[in-house]
Amino acid sequence: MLSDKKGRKQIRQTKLLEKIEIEPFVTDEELCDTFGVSIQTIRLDRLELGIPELRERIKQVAAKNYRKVKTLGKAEIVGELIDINLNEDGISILETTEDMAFRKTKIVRGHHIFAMAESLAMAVIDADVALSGVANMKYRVPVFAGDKLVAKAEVARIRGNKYFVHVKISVNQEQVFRGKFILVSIWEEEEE
Amino acid sequence: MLSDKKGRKQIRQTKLLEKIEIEPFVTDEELCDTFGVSIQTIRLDRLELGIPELRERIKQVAAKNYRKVKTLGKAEIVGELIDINLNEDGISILETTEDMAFRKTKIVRGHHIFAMAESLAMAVIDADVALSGVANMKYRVPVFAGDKLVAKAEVARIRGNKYFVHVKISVNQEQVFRGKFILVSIWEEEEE
DNA sequence: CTTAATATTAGTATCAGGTACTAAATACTA
DNA sequence: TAGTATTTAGTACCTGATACTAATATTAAG
Repeated sequence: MLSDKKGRKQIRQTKLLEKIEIEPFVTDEELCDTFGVSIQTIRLDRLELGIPELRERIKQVAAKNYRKVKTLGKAEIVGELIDINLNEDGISILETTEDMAFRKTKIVRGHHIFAMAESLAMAVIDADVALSGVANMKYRVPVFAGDKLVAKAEVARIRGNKYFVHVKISVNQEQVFRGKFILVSIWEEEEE
Repeated sequence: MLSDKKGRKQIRQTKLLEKIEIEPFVTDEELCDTFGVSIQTIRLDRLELGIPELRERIKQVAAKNYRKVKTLGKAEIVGELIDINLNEDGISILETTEDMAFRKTKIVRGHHIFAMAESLAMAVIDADVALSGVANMKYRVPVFAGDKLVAKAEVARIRGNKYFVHVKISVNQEQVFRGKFILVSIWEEEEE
């Protein structure tokens, strides 16, 4: 039959997939050493399995993370700002994805929700630089990967360079988070 | 003199640096088009400027972010666990870096601190999967890039599958954060 | 204007890490 | 033992380079 004794080809290819999965920066030459076969065999295997060549793999890793880092770098705002009235209120949305969540439970890690709230709070403040001084907050129910979060921020009070901002996040009208952020704008001696 | 009229070589090389900085995935061939010179000139320029070849650049981007993503992927625990007594208490440390902070102020973004606290709280619980149900917390003073954070977690109470964990984070004995985490272990019907 | 220095272009050989293809040797299996 | 599957071998070719040599432009100075 086909894989009655699960020929070593099958075994090798399975291992090959794993190997390249966890260590994508490996040449065919190195692979043919570790598997004790000729380089042609490795190449046939890659061909059959549809695994691209080393350089292509490197490129993919680079490209993927180049994007990721870019969006992470400008993660001055987490989520998408859809409405804002400076010093008054603002709304942002965030489509949660699998990689924000625990693999097993698909529950979104809390700090993503926190980051969304924090950054929206900062965005509504009409000051170039603000910092979260004190926050007092509640998590309600867990958020699952794929949930679309809607955050609403309201500036409750402004006292000197202190801003009191309330943020509520909900999924389908159901509140999953609320918090009060106290932000401090800092333009004390830092001229510019 | 040397750069009296700032020869076009200088200009080209300056632009070349910028170009490759913002768009590292570009071949010499494309470059010689955009600059209207021969490919050899581009290569001489790269040689003089110490810019590595395309593949090397791709590799660097890939490698850098591969590390980053890996540590981000297994960010099930943020910081380094240095002591733990399951269901009792635990200590972790985290060396903050520039890329956790706002560029201008060097103030560490709140969600990193939150993530550290959250993950330590989870780590001290002797259950495979826990989730933050409700948290009530205070930020004290800002944390600056380079500060070494020490987080201490204590399990205050266990009631059924609910765990009440207090986490305090400090820099040089000075408390910068405290929070109470309510974690829920979920082994309802998910066997294994 | 001529000459020397500088900048640019051309061309060749070589490399890594492959693809694509053909052909031969080995192993397995019915 | 024939027939098929698997593995090796070998060649030509590809891209995006390096390393090197040599020729040609361009520019500046005497």
